[in-house]
Amino acid sequence: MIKNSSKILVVDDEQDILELVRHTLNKEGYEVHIAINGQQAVEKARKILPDLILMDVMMPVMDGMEACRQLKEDSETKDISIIFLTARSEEFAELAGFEAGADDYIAKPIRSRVLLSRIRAILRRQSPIEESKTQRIEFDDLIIDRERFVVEFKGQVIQFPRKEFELLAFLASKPSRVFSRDEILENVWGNEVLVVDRTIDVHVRKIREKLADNYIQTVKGVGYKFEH
Amino acid sequence: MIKNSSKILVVDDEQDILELVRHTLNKEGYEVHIAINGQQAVEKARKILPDLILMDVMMPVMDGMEACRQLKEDSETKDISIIFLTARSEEFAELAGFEAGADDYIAKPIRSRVLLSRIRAILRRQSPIEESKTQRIEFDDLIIDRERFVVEFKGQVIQFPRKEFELLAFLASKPSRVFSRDEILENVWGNEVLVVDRTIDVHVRKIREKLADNYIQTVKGVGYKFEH
DNA sequence: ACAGTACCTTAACATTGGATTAACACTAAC
DNA sequence: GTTAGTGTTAATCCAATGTTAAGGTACTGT
Repeated sequence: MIKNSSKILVVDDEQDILELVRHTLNKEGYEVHIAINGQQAVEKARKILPDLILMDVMMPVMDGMEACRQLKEDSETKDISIIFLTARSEEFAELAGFEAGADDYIAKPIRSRVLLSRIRAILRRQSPIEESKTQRIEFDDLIIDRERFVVEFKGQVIQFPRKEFELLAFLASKPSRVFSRDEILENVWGNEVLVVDRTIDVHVRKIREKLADNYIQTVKGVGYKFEH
Repeated sequence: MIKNSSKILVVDDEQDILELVRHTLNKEGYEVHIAINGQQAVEKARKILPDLILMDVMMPVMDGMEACRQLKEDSETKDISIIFLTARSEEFAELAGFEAGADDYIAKPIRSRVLLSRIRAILRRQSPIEESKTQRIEFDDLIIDRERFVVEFKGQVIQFPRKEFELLAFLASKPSRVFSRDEILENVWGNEVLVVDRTIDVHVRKIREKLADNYIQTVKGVGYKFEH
């Protein structure tokens, strides 16, 4: 399982539900934040800017519907997807919820399967990440093909392990530009980096081996760059 | 937001539903037109020639079923896809709806995610790009025959269970292209995915068994791909 | 309705290969 | 010669995948 690291804000006044949902989501690798009423939800949402909000409709202080409206009015938070948690009977809430701008609802009692499936669907829809990355980077003797996840070097198709592939693709995305090891870690490994930067050197070594020492150059004391 | 610009005609006699659907579709960039009964629906459909019609079954003046029949009789409008909106209990309506020529139906209460996903599916199906759902995919030693629902491997006809068949057909529809488990789930299992992604691995195992380990390759940490 | 069967899904355990680290070698600059 | 930075190798670890088997569900035919 690839680290999710999506931030989810869970809002409910019942401790039991909060714990159940928090546990379920944590196990899947999501970063979970909680709030116990609508007012707190709006505040936290503004601060942490979650990717998704799971919110009970019925709550003290400020109910979910009102919180939803406020979030949809604020340009900072208006694009955050909101899923309502509703008791079965509150069909009215479903309709009103959509008018308030909710993206989906889940009927209680909550079953973790359904919960996760809906969450995945929503997050998948809102992050077409892979499409923004170029599918194909081409040079004279080198083609980096994201779609097929292979590298062609002098006409030879070579399978690359994931990290090596992503490292090469990252460097090649800006030829001649030097990247420090920190930049590389942040972009290829992600934010929650737990690796020593010398790891990069080992990967570079393996890439060079596959590409006959072409393309990746060392800039001593600074980092690495891709030259063609 | 990407402009869809597909024209959709929404037909319902309840103001609430009309507003809900209109709002949801507008947000996605569709061009929405409305009608409040079957008769109006037929008139508007002839005038604006929408790409898709969403229509309630139960309506005054002319119900959805009858409107559907009339539209299917007119050569100008007969190719327009129609999705019925039905109350949960009206299972009869579902059946009769298909006979009248509907392409799909959505049970009320309507959830925006389901609504959008069905709409996308229908529109995708009618755009010529999706002609890739070929009836027959052929390689040297492998033929995947959608019509007969069998696979020929080295001249041998092999019966495939549905899921295995669809998984193989999906991967083979874009040879060499790597698909993540999420992509596979979304395309082979459908949008309301309720299965663990490891299920895919088991099916892959069985396909490999039938095809002597050819064709399906693992790309560790990424997904699977079909190679011939 | 019933049994029988094939299929789908899941969980558990086995296996593998990529990722990571540490240790040592090398090089250039001072 | 010393030092800082990088190259290289090999051992280890672990997450991802392979594999099997069991349970449940949906068909099928009677």
